[in-house]
Amino acid sequence: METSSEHQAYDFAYVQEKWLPIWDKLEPFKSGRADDPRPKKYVLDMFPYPSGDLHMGHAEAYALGDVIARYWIQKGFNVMHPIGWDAFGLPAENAAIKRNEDPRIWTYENIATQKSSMRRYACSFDWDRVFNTCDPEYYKWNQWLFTKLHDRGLAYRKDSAVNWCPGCQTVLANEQVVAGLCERCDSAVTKKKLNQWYFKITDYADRLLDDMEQLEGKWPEKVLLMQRNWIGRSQGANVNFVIEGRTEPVTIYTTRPDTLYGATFMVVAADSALAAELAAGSPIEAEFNSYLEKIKAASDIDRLATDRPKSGVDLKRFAINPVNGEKLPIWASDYVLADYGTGAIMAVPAHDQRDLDFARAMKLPVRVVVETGEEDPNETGIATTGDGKLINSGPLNGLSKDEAITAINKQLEADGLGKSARNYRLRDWLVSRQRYWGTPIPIVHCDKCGEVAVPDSQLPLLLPDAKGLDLKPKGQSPLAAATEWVNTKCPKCSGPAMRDTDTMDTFVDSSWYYLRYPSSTSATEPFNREEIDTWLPVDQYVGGVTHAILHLLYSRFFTKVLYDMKMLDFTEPFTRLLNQGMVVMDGSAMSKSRGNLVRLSDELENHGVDAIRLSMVFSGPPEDDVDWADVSPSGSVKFLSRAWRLSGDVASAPGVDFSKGEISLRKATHKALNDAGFAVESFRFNVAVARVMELVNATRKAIDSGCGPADPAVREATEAIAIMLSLVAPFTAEEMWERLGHKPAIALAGWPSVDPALLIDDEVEAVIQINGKIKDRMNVSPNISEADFEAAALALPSIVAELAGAAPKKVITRPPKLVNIVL
RNA sequence: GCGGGAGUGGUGAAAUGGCAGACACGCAAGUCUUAGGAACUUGUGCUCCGGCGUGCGGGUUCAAGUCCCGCCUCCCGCACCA
Repeated sequence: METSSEHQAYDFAYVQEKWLPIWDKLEPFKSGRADDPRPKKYVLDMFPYPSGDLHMGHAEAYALGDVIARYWIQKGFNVMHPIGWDAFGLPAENAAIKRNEDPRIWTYENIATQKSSMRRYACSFDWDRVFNTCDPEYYKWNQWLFTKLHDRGLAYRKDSAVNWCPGCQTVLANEQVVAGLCERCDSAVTKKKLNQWYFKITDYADRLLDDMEQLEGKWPEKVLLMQRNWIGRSQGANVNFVIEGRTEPVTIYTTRPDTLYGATFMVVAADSALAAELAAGSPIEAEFNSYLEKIKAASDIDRLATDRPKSGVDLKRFAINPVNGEKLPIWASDYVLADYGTGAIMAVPAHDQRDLDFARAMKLPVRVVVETGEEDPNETGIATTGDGKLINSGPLNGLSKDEAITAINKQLEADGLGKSARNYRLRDWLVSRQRYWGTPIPIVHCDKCGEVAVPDSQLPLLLPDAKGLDLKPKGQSPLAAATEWVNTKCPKCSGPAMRDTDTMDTFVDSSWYYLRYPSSTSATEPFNREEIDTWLPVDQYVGGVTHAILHLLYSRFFTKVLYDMKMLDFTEPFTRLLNQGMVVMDGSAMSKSRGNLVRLSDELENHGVDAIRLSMVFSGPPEDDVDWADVSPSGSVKFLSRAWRLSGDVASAPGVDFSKGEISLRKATHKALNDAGFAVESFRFNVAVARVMELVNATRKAIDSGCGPADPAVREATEAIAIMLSLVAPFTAEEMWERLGHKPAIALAGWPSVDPALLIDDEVEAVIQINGKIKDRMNVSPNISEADFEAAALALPSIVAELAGAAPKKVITRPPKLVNIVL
């Protein structure tokens, strides 16, 4: 057999083939051995969807996650770094339809492909913990959790106008509608009235907001902000308006109860039940109906168009303003949303731009009630929303906005006409889907007993065989055609009953998967409490920002529900979060149609695993996109081979006493270890790599033209390089480690401890400034006193000459780095 | 429209308020080579060689890429949320 020393040049393909089987045997990344004394850490990468082989995006994400996991392993932690597959979902189903086969085949084939690619990519995964969400052993617990949510009233059905994707022929959650388009297929989303399953995430709105305090500084600020905006809490008041000819008053929601006296009309959402009721039997009913038809036909995209003219129908009905008895005309319009607040508003055109636009379009009166010092909205067409003094407002006159809000809320409450209220932008999570490849909803519909949850003993409720079912999207779940499966007995009364035919949104699967890894094979519970208590919450989560709302919000929700069920004792699942950027090509996302697709397998073939990983990590900060057109994988190969060559040049024996080594290289080594460690901990991986490169350069110089290859400092430096490189380039590092006379696996070698004495320089170059401009430099001791430092600076000939006898006004000294002489 | 982020060499990027451009890519010259898409060395912001330089204009400070105010441009999120 050929040994590595016979290789004169760095041969990445040979090295890759050599080490993989050895690592398989050593299993350096097995976590959770009973006798493991190391402190624990849970590092988690978002699990992949098995849509074909791994691509460049995976290569980046998993390279970054691996740096973190391997760093903490080197730092002496027992790191659990698991992986699995998010395997239910539409792509598999669409592929199955195209190929006319069971989605299971496509899915499990792709999982096998990705698995073998991941092994080759040498991530530090613990392979004993793998599971796929489409395994019955997993989705059994989806169903179990669904029934628990159902018991608690957190899973419920309701009729509602839902987001409908005409392409996928299924409903979508609010979070899956991106700018009016389906997140999956980009079809324009329309509305459809349907009876669907929801999770009551709105019950948790306040906690989802308030608990973010725990995440401050640990999650990207951007993600926290997006979640805050998505939940969109607003503080205001509900006010009751009596409607002429209607017994029940109508409640409206407003954030500006202080402007109540400025209301000049009322608007109800055109697609609300109230609007239909108010229009019924009146002369304008036909006009109203045709208006309703028109807005129903409009897709979300049309609604998104900015400065779209306001439209509406005068219902010829009147509401009475509770504070002054004024008669306000009631209009129906689509600029008021049926499912926010109460679906009805009081319009205060002077102080709300939308109301003003509507008032001007419909020639309705505008009355200023807050004097803001700005121009009259009647003239300018610009509503004044700022603070000011209340006018035309009876008892509120003279108050400021905040004072008026307090006063009017108090008054309304005392009179029984209203009270302060909160509203949220967040809607309940629509979880049912009319598609095949997902978790069947474990509910049986019985004429006698109603909705009955499938009992635990009957779980998992297996997805019926795809054979014989037409999976083509048609607006109804394909499961409905599996008559033998659908027709069942009621678990309660044993009478004839029908199964629910919808499947769950796949985001249900990913909302709790991180809890499953510590006990991934348990057949008796979704997760083991003892294991959860040891490993959770996740110390470090790594994944794309695309999940800023969807997956991360849902996971936080699930965690809180499980906390309330006393199954967990923490309320936030992910302690720290890192969002990596995307891999793009020539400035835009890679796609086949664009013709800028870079195949990961080609890149790995041409440059090797380590060079691709290194290129991903070194290209810039992890949050930024990597433009593959800008990176140089061949540059990475070159660097790795330079590092590799050092290991062949070291002429001292393993175990040599480093303390006898040449001091300046020793200092460079310890500084590199210190700085690279700090950089990794602050997610500046590119900087960490730069520090290693510097050390490689310094070591090369030491060998060629310095202390020579036999000096212990050269071995110390090269070993440090190998260990630091092991985070990014595991194959090269392992090969170096062997050539240095050590046994595998370098992944467990341990981060060398940094000697603080070696971090102090003998001499530092200080800059001398006059009025902030650099005039000279001098070498000083790092612990020079302020007085000596100033004296030395003022004694420099160039400074003496420059000053020409003038007395400095002030001298700022920052020993040992800088003196600034102010004249 | 609202909210947020970012603008630094030819390129990717560094820089606890304290030497702007670390580390690379690219490019150029050289050494060694039969050869080089190898290795090594050197150079590489601009410059009229005094300086000038971090999108533009102001400000705070002994000192600003960094902090504050106002613009411009680009990117992201939300989008009639009353």
